[in-house]
Amino acid sequence: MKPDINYVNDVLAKTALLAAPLLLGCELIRHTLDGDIRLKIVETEAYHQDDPASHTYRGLTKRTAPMFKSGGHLYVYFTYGMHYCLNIVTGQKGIGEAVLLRAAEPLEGIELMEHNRGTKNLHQLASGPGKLAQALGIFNTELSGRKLSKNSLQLAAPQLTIPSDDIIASPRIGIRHATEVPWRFYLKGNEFVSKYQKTVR
DNA sequence: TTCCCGATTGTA
DNA sequence: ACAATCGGGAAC
Repeated sequence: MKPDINYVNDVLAKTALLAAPLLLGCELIRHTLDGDIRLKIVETEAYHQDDPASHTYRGLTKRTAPMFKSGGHLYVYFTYGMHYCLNIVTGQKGIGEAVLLRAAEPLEGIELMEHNRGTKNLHQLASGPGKLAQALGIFNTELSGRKLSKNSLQLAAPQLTIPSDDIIASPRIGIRHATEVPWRFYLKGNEFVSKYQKTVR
């Protein structure tokens, strides 16, 4: 059964905490000159402005301004001196929250993603936030602050409804604060979910 | 203007 | 277990 056509808009209007599990199963589509890239989101994390682990915890800055935009905008940040991470902003304008896309299952444009990633290992193409952005060909913060669109990145509703039993909530990865709250969501048993990282110093 | 460190990844 | 690598942002 095909989900409602307004699924995506409805999800993006919600708070990050509510939207994060609902983005699982949604498809990311990027049109490039060499063809389309399409992936299914399998792992997400929610960040909001009263959250010590969030970039917006200490208020609006030039970098995090996109997170304060309305749902449907993009937030891309650069981290560890070498990786880009892609977020989808949710909720209303003025509230700094977003959903980090942590992992996705390659569906289309595999060769393009292999080229972007420099590996042919299917399970390594987008099984982590840095990898996911790289697979999509995101090598700078150009998309940060832009809206989802055909020219940037598109988001489509799940092909099939995701049973709520298939969604697992767990602590977020790689953060130092608020390590206990289960705001990471992933599809149970999915092979393209990121490998759990070791403890943070 | 300095300095610490991160919503990570790949390699040893 | 650890290096790579650099910009954001708090502190000085």
